[in-house]
Amino acid sequence: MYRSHTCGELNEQHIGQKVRLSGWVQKVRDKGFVVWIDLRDRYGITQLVFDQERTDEKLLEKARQAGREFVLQVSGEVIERASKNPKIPTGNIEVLVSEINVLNPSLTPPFTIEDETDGGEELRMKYRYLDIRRRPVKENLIFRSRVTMEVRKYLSEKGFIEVETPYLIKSTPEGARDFVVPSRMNEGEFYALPQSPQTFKQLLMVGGMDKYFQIVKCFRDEDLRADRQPEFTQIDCEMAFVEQEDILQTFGGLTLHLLEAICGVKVEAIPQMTYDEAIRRYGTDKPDIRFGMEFGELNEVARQRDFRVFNQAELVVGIAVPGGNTFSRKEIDAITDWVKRPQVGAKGMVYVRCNEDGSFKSSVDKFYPQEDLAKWADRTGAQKGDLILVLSGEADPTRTQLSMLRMELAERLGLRKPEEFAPLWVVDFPLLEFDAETGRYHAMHHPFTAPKPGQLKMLDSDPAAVRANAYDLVLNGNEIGGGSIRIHDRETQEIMFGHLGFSPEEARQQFGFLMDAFQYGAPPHGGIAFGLDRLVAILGGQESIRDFIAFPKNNSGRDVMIDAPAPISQEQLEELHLQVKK
RNA sequence: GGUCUGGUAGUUCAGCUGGUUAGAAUACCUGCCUGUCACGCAGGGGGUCGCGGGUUCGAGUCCCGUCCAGACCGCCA
Repeated sequence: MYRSHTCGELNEQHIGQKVRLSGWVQKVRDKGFVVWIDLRDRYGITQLVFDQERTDEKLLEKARQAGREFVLQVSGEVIERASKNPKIPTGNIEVLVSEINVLNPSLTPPFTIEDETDGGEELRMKYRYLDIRRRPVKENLIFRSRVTMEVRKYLSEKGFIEVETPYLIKSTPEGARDFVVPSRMNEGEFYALPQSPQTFKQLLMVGGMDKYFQIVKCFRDEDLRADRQPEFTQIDCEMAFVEQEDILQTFGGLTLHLLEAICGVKVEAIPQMTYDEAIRRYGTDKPDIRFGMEFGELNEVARQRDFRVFNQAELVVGIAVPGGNTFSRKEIDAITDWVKRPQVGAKGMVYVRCNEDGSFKSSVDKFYPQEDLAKWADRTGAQKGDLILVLSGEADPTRTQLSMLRMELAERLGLRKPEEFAPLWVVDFPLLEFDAETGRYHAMHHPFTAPKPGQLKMLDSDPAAVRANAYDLVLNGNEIGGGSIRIHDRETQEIMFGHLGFSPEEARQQFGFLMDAFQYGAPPHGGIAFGLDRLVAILGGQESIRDFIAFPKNNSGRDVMIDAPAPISQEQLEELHLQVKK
């Protein structure tokens, strides 16, 4: 028996008991007459004690020689501490050791295994197995497990079946680049790893599975970002015989359940907002509605004077920064510089100070009298003491820029409180999106998304105006899930592919299996997929998704621990009928 | 594919307009210490300044190239 208890559970009630513990050496404190060892495992830390009076000389010497991260097994008696440590749950007791067994020594670890480590990102990734011993990383993985457990519990109770779909599938040119796997048995042919199990879950609906979910890895061979991994996990869901409202109810319910069960936050209901409204009020399709600062459009009240910048702009739009009048001129200049950075891309910024006496002081006083500025304040909802910031230009980019500014200021003002949660359904997304590069429309969600009833004909006349039965679930300004009601008949699917620039042959070759299936009694269906990595990070109130993945990849898609990817042998290449270009 | 930032002790970093023997903290090792828990005190070891080339009497420092890492843009239906 390696242990009778864990290192996190002993307390006053165990005093006098003989116990056996196993764990890692967090710290040896050698005070000469007495030696303490902090022994750590997944559950906590227990202090071991050895001293000249009560401990055998040989045993004391052995304790002195234990180094950081040695794996020890000890037996001894739980005793009350002479001086207690209120900071840890086991702080009232210690174990007077009578037997020590070094199960495995350790090299000195390259960084400290503590809550606040001295190790940099790269080093921690290279020795991720040591990083995982640290409490913050460990807690994150445990947190993730709790979330997936709750998801499985909730969906299972609602009658969902978890079905595994294949990882070796077929490459399709739509969307992201595929990771590709050469087939040894089929010369010159390749599998692709799924970007999502989309078509399979639809086929499960045709197969009558009715309510499906899967917690599943998905793969995309695109360049990475801090919050983007080449392999990531989705909670993939699909239901048959449902309308959009059924899906929103079911998975809104899942979200509310997670918020309560995991975060202890009770949210009554999830509001809905159309895509158009989200863009108009917040400049983005994933607004953070935990705080206000809604957009006020100023076209009618800002384009009647001699200020050419506004007069020539397609859109003049502003936000009121609560309490922003306290910003110094220097701070406002810094904000102006911020919006002019290439990442934001605004040309300039106009500000209006709303003074406590009801007067206004703006950077465009030369052009606008007080009564004009009062109208701006009215449109943006600015109160006395606020600061109105105004951007202008082409409508879409200007909204995006102001949205970025809104988020940045909210961050600076501490309005994005991590313990607060505000979910939101954004609905009625456009079906298609114009791609200026190819001069073509492509599916905003994916090509299997159904247009709003009765709008199929509009694809010919006004494709950009067609709305889809597509929806996103937004949490605190992050898209955590998205889905749609699907097309379930062959004819509509063929029309869609046609509008997306597929020839009938291409459509048949790539998705013939799906359109065939639609001819055999496909039920109406729809679904949603949640990005689990991000969802877990947000529920945990943290920014980085990497900290919630046990073994993440770095910026260049490398696993620096196992050093992958790596070349393969000539023999392997030949078996796969491959040749690597030098 | 592009832009920017960084690479100096095991680790995290400092090192100014080029100038003698490259520092700090922490980690590590040795000794001391009668209740520590970020223990304390004294001492010690530890460096191809990412790599290659150039400028210079002299390069951690300036220039060019290259590799690696990070952030962002493109990309991510």
